[in-house]
Amino acid sequence: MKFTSIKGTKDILPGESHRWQYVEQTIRTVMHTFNYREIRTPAFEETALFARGIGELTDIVGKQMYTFQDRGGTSLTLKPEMTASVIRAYIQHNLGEQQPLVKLYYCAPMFRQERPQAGRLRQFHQFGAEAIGGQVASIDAETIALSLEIYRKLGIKPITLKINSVGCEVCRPPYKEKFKKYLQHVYNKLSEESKQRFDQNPLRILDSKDATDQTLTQNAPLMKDHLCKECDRHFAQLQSHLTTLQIPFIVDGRIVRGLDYYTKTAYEIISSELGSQDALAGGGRYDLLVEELGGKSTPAVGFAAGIERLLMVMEKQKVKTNNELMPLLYIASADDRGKHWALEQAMQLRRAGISCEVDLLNRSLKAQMRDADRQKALYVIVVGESELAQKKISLKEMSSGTERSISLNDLMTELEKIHTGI
RNA sequence: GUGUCCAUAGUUCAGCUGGUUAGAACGCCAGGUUGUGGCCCUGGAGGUCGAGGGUUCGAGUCCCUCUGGACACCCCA
Repeated sequence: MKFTSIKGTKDILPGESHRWQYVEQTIRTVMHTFNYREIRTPAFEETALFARGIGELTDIVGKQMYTFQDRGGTSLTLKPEMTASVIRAYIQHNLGEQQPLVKLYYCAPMFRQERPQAGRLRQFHQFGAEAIGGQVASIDAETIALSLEIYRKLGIKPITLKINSVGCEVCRPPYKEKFKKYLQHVYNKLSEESKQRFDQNPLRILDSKDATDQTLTQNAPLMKDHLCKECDRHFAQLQSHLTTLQIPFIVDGRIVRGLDYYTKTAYEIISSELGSQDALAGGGRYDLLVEELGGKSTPAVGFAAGIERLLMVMEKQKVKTNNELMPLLYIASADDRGKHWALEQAMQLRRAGISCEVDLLNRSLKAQMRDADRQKALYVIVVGESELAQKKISLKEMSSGTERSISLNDLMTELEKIHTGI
């Protein structure tokens, strides 16, 4: 094969694209009911935007982004996440000047340059929401409710919400020291990976998959128990809001975010149906990012969720989605006159919003019938000299095989009647 | 970046320790029914066995390299 889709990318073929449409439509509907408005940003940005937003020294920026130089020598990067782009647009267009709280959502492809694995492709799709301009915990609760509502509406069931607070620039640094001190005396027993983490991102040791690491950190101090007054109050309020909204949650002090700009709320939505990549959605508060990217200090909170993983769960749970739209009518033709008529009639029907198909391969009637069956057309008519002469056709319902004779002139109104009945 | 497994018709797969012309099912095309789908019957098309190199009288089968895929690690947006 000469050309194939490149590593880690996938074609979404007709057999499954309707599922995507269904999911996207549901996302848009729910986002609208929460009064989030869509934002679309370019597929790529200046590399520096993500480097600044995510952190220059992280692995993500160092080796996991799709980065390239354009002809002018500028370093560009295909967006690995939306938050940085959304905030960039928020600052660039002064959206905060128009209203104090800006609620935005998106649903778009993202890119990462990594070895693909289950639920993690190089081009993947995420939806998400960002609420920029408020520090009140009810906004955090709203974004959580929003993401859960989308899953509820889609009908996927056993999912777990885990929440945590990662503190702020006041309480996190001293906690971090305390945590490192705690681990210092067991340093040698840590896994090789965790020894690495100890210097780079020690808190990550908390969600290590290594069994020994897990035992070693069993009684380690957790951020949620060392929050400053403000963060502690915020976290308590969040929990109270979730309870009010009757949203079950688990406080999990081991949830860690990889990026420094996160503050206070951090949460994950997990599905046990997935493999090693089991997070359906993740989010949290990032009160420092807007300022970090050059705007004025503005609190914000949001989440991002993977669509591929969502579809995997729906597939596993055999969740019912919409059916693919099929043609209402297949016009089979018995001879040349019939073919001419079919082409012309199809055009009129299509203008009237009725989906129909005609024989475009000059095939035998039997082949046309087989095709109508395969295309899952609801109705079939066969047109030839005699029908046109008598101005009568028989309208055949494919599912039952029953036919009824109608006047040619009534075809359009008859089909419209059926069409509105579906 | 690391590790494990995998690669044969359109699809899912079979092909025993190397041995003639590489098979099946489903799908596709046509006919049985000269104007009616599904079920059935008959026939047909479709493969440089992922690519390149090596061992051998002989390689789909053994060895090496590469490419691609799956899963996991690292990382996690």
